Amino acid sequence: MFALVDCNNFYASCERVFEPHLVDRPIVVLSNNDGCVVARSKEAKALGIGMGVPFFQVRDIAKQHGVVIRSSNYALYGDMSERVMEILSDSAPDSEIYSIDECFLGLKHLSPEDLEPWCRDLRQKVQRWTGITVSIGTGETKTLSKVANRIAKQAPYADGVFIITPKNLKAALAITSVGDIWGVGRQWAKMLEGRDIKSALDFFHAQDGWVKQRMGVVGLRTVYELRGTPCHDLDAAPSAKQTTCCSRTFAKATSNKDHVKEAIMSYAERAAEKIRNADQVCRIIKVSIRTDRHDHNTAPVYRSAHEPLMFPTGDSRIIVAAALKILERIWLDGRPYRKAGVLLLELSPKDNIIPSLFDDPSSDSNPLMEAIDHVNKRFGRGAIGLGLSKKNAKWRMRQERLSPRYTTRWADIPIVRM
DNA sequence: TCTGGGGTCCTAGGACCC
DNA sequence: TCTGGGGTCCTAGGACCC
Repeated sequence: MFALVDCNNFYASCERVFEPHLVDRPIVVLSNNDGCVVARSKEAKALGIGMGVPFFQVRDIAKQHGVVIRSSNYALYGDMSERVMEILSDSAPDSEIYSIDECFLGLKHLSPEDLEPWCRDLRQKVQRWTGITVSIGTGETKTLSKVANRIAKQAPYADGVFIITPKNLKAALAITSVGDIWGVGRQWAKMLEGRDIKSALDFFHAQDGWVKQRMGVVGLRTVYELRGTPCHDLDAAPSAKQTTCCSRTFAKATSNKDHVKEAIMSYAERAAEKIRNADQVCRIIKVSIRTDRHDHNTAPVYRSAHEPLMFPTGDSRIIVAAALKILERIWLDGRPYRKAGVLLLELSPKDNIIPSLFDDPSSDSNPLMEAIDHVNKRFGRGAIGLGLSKKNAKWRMRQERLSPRYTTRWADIPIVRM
């Protein structure tokens, strides 16, 4: 038996934990650059504010109804997530953290009749200890636990917990749209609906051969999972990343090469920091720059190139230098660039590096990088770095409504007055 | 004025090998 | 007249997830 625990309106809920006066008020959290809506409280959903819509399209509605707007505060959400996940993994024999706000649990230790009371207890515990409300769904496969979770969240009678049993399975699938199934995205939903496969139950009854032909083994696995045959195991120790990326949209388009250079430097440095944090090194660096996809007045430009390093490294200096070299190759003058990114590929564990004949022994820069990482951990990201980091540079993203980092920054810790 | 960021997996097709 | 069979590796593109 699998459970999926999902935090309700996670980012919006995190904002509320430290600002209780926001409870019952509509809240919207925006993506980087304050661009799109990425989280909504239930009051904001009720106003018809959609997920992922560009904020400017709902600005008027938001203003009219006094919606509270926040820039995304990943320092806060990441820390709150860790608190929730710790409780969850301590509560079940097996667990897999699936995303910042979701966790699968393996529940083979529970008998069918214990399932629901156990879930209700867990839900209460998380609520009490962190202030975050979760919904819990269970089923015989991960996909079914996802289906159950939706019902737990949406159906008033479920009150946050829903257990799929052999008895209620078909009813549960019948009230789930095919596009709401885990693993069925927009394209496939459209294709399936065109074939009159509209609910999860319709999909349950689809012909294996046809599914395989149209959707490959991925689609077939999803159907099997709906039927109760597990195809996805719990992955307790997710494997190391294969790629790591840092990319950002600029607050405003720029054709100023120095600005783009600065941006690339800081993204490369951030990406390098990420892989060092995972005890990894990279062998290939890719840099890309592009114009605004939404601006139809200028010709779209997307330029990218990659380059192998002489030997794998996690050293910011080498990675930044390589990234800047690639930028020189792809740069075209006079284009309004809006987004840039640095991608690190062919990651491998740092300890496994086999030094090549030509490695420079002095290239062992770990002590320096360790010192940098240490300082930044203690004094905050960006406290120390390469070159001149211009904190208020024009390319830097917009975050006009950022809440304090209540749990990760000394200066932002809430003050209690007695 | 204004539209995010970071990943994974699978497949098809081409180059190349014997 | 007429041109094999079997395999690997790499890449780009397309689907998906949050």
